[in-house]
Amino acid sequence: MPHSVAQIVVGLPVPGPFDYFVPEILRKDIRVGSRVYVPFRSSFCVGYVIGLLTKSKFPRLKSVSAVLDNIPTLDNNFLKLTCELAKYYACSWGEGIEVALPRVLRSKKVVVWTPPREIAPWNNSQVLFLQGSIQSAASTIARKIKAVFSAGRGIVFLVPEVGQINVVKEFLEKVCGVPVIALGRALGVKEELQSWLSIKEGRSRVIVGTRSAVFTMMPHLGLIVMVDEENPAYKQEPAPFYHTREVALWRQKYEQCDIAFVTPTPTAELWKILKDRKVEPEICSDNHLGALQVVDLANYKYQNMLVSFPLQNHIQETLAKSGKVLLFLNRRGFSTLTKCNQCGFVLKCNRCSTNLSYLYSKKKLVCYRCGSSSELPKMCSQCHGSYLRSTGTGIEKLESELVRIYPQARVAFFDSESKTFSGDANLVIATQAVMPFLHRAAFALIAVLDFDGEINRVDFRAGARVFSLLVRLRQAAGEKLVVQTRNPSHAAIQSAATMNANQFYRQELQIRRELNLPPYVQTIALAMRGSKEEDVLKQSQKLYEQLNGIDVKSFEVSLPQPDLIPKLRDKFRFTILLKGKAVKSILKVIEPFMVDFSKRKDIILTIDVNP
DNA sequence: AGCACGCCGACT
DNA sequence: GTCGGCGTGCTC
Repeated sequence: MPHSVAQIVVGLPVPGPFDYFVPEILRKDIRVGSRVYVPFRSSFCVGYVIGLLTKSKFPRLKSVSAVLDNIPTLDNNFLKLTCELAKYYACSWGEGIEVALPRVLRSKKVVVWTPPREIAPWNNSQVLFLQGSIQSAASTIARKIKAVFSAGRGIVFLVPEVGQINVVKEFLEKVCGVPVIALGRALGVKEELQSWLSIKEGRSRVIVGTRSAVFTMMPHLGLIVMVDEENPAYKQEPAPFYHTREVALWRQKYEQCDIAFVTPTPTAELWKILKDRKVEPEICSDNHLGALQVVDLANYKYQNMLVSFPLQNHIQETLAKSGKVLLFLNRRGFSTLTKCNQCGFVLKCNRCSTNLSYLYSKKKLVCYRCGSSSELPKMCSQCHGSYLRSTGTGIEKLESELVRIYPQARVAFFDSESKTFSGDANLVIATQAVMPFLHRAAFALIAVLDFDGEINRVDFRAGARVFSLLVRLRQAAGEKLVVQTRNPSHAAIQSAATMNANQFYRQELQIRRELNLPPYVQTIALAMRGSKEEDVLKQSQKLYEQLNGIDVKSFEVSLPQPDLIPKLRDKFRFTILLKGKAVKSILKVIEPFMVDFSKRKDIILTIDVNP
């Protein structure tokens, strides 16, 4: 009597798989890859069949309640991919499946679909690296896409941010001459199911989307395109913390399809992968490149201004020619703090270890970390004076400087809140949020005001990030990119000046190797959070002792460190960093301790692989 | 995760 | 004597 038992995993942090009895009437429908509805503990949930057996070693089996697909929805490659994802990112197989599945299919909704036509096999599995911006690589990508599309294969096109979806969608529709499906926005249940069916049944063969689109169930997948791989948005935020690049490369392996990375400045991690695989970059140079001009602030040390004299002159010239100017400032420069001018008391969020900012547009105090907002108090809670003032550490000073020097200029701001260019502004102050919109902006002059603030971060990826920033700003600048710094000899500036990416990555990888940093080692962050600071610290120290006490171990353990933001949403946070040769071997050794730790319900532990 | 079982403190 | 705290363990 075959197939009377199904091995099933569920989307919960439990190992599984669990054996279930398959009633006679369901046996003709159930397959490996079927979504099912099963009784689990005292209630019911959706499960995924990962194996079929004739008998089980468990004496008392519960029965499968229903099979939710007419044809198994999860194909073999999808199961292999999610299994690998789960092992690598330390979650259960079921959780791995659910992070990869569209929302509708994680529910008990019954899905009926018809399989697409079979087509001739096609075993291309090339890795391509188009080194250039998406604009400069457009014709090369278009050729590649046309070839894959006309061979009857499907295309998955990945972009880092939702804002980029529409322009890419239009591009793909022009190239392929068919409607293209956009994924990544939160769709309604009905719409999401329609899109899924259209792809799964082979009616739509071209899609564009953000990171989760890497899992798109595209039959006969021929090509994955990943644009701007260095964008941190490709790293999934809530657990499991997968990186889209990693998943895309696994997927390419299983589907035997082509993969193309399109970026002028990949991460050092991807650069090394491509070099190890002997992938030759295809250089797609931009026909346009702004001149790079470095202002060494050491020469203007008595000038206590955010805009140096040379930059003032460049701005003056540009405005005189009715050109537009973009001044680039990091988040820190934008942040404001609200304090009492009488006693110096600074208003802080009572849930986080951050200062509150005053948002002029909403006339509210906001915390950028937890998003809470409140009214500005009439008086100071410490001295009861009425001198609460909100001051920008950089932005307000900058604005007043600009208004004074260029009274005729029309100044505007662009940040993650505003996210739009106000029509006739010719002097725009912007954060990183402006990057995806830059190609449309046509600024003659772009200036990085605080380069040193960009590099002086604890993050070891700061150098690579800044190199990427400078290269992209040079490409976006109509005439000139000015960088103000006290480190004019910084490798990122030097390499951006000559546009020598080879040189930059060679140096960067050498530093990473010498300092024992990724990609030469792999890291795992064990992040712990809880309401009582001393408990979290005590438990994290205990975990440190345990991990450090393992006699034969293939990794280093750091002491628990308070996070950059030690308190967030009323939770205190500490992290232990593990560093070793291979993720899998580290996970194998630490697993029993993780299981032990997760029993403490007052402290939440999350495992972030390659943070 | 979510729920049941189980063994020690302050109460009608 | 009980109600209920949350530590521990399981989910086929």
